Formats: sequence, C-alpha cells, structure tokens
Amino acid sequence: MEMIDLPPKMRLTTQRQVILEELASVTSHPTANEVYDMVRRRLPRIGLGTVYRNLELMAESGLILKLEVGGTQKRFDATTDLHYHIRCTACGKVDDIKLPVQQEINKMAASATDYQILSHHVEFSGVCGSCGSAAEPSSIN
Amino acid sequence: MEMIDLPPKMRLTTQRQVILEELASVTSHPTANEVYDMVRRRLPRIGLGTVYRNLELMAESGLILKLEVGGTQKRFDATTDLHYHIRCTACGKVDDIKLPVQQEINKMAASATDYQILSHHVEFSGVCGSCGSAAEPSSIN
DNA sequence: TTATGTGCAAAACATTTGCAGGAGT
DNA sequence: ACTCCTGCAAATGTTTTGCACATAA
Repeated sequence: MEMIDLPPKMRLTTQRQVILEELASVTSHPTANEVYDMVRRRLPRIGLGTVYRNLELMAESGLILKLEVGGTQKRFDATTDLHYHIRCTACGKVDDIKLPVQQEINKMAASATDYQILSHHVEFSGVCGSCGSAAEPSSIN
Repeated sequence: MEMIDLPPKMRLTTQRQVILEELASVTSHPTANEVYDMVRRRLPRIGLGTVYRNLELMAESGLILKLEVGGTQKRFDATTDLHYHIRCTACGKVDDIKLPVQQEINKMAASATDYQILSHHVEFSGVCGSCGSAAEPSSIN
C-alpha cells in the first residue's frame, strides 16, 4: 500500500485508509456514527471504537478536521483548509459556506484579550433550502 | 414572589429563580453540572434533571443563552446580547471577548448560500493567561 | 382545583477505554 | 520480532425522560 502520508509511528492500516477515503468522498460533514455506517459497507467487522480512535488521531495530526459545531455530535471534514460552516436549525445539516476567511479578526481579537489567539471559527445558523420551502416541515429531513 | 417576566404558562418557582440568580452571578459560562453545584448550595434537594429542564426552557424563551461551543458540554450564559467567545484549548475555560459584532457578515453569508440566515457566532481558540504562563502546565486548571 | 413543575431513578446517547488477539513494518 | 492497531464489550460522561408527588396560580 501507501497513498497518504501519515505522521511517524502511525501505521497505514486498511481501516485508516477506508475511513479517510469514505470521508473524502462526501461533502456533508458526517458524525462519527455516520462515518462508521459508510465504512461498514466495505469493512463489515470494523468496530465503532476504531472509527472514533482514528478520526481523533487524524484530526490531531491535521489530516482531517474535527468540527465542534452546535448539536450533540462532533462532525468530521476531509477538507482541511480553514472555512466557515452553516447549520440548519431545522434538520441539523451542516454545509460549508463560501465566504472569505476574515484572518484580520484574529488580530482584532488579540488586542481585546490576554489569550494567545490560535484560530477562530464562524458558524452561521439558518434554515436550509429543503426545510425553508414546502410549508415549514417541522423536521422531515 | 415575582421578579422576572416569564413566558405565559411558565410558573415562577423557587428553583427557576435560584437557577437564574446563580447563573447571573457569574461571568464564567458554567455547564449544566456547574450550575447544579451552585444551585445545590441553596437548594440541596434540587434534582439535576430540574436544572437541565429549566436551563433548556429558559434558553428557548430567550431568557438566557445556550452556548454550543467546542468541548463536550453545553454552557450557559445569562448575558443574552450577541457577543463572541474564546475558549482555552488547555483548560477548556470559556470567556467573553469584547469585539464588535460583525453584523454585516450575515449579509455576506446570505449571498453565498441558499440558507435563510438567522445568526452567526464566532468562537476563538487560544491559550488563556493562566495556562500560557508558568512553563506550559499541561492542564492544571 | 388543576395544570405545571419537581425529585428521583432509569434510560438514552455519544464517546472512551481495557484487553487479548491481529497485523504492519 | 516488536510495536502498534483492532474488535469487542464494558465503562464513562452528558443529557433526557417517566412517573408519582408537590405546588404555583
């Protein structure tokens, strides 16, 4: 094998490869459990713990992004460049939003706090196309 | 009694009053469990479920804010006007950050998506004063 | 009086972890 | 071989919920 470059000591296992491939194949921002469902179609015996462990490791090594957006579950994203998100308050779906990243607000923030600023994230709330049309379905999606 | 105006049908109970008072007495952004601990000093027999139920109700009625920031627990804030937050990646503490709210980015977002924009929130990540000084304590706080 | 709220305990979720066996290098 | 990794299952941590009793209006 060998297709992706992993941090030292991190082995390239089938499980890792498939998890990354499946995550990269969607533009949604799946939860760990959704990734588990996708991966299980190819590796039926994989454990949920393995999925959690690897998503966590990949996020730590910068291979993927762990999104700490609203809602009860964490979500994951194979697109690692900084970008903002929007969450539908009706169905919970999370989409990317194509908006220039306001890097200058890190500087503004730096002068407004004694924290050492590392980064920022913007999350919009709104109602998505599907939920907004068709007589306000309470939450069909 | 009677001190705060509640939505119709919502009764003013001792528990609600104390929860709101305790939350308003701090500038931190306590988790439900931290609110429970504070309230329990005055109402030792209150149940954790009651605290959760009431924080949820108050958030729905706009009396308080439920913060869906990073980390594993939701946090609550008695200051309801829109403002941004910063979270310490070392100790998990969440502070307000005094930065003018960029209302115009809602308009920018509106033209970049088909969602109907309701609001936005900015969360900074950084290292707080206590964690930043003193030879990088891994997470003493 | 009566609908709403509370305490308690159990349930429901999301996530993490211990461990014995399995697999990459 | 020697670590590191996986599957499984149990444990943990957070939040929700059912129900009998209590209480605000």
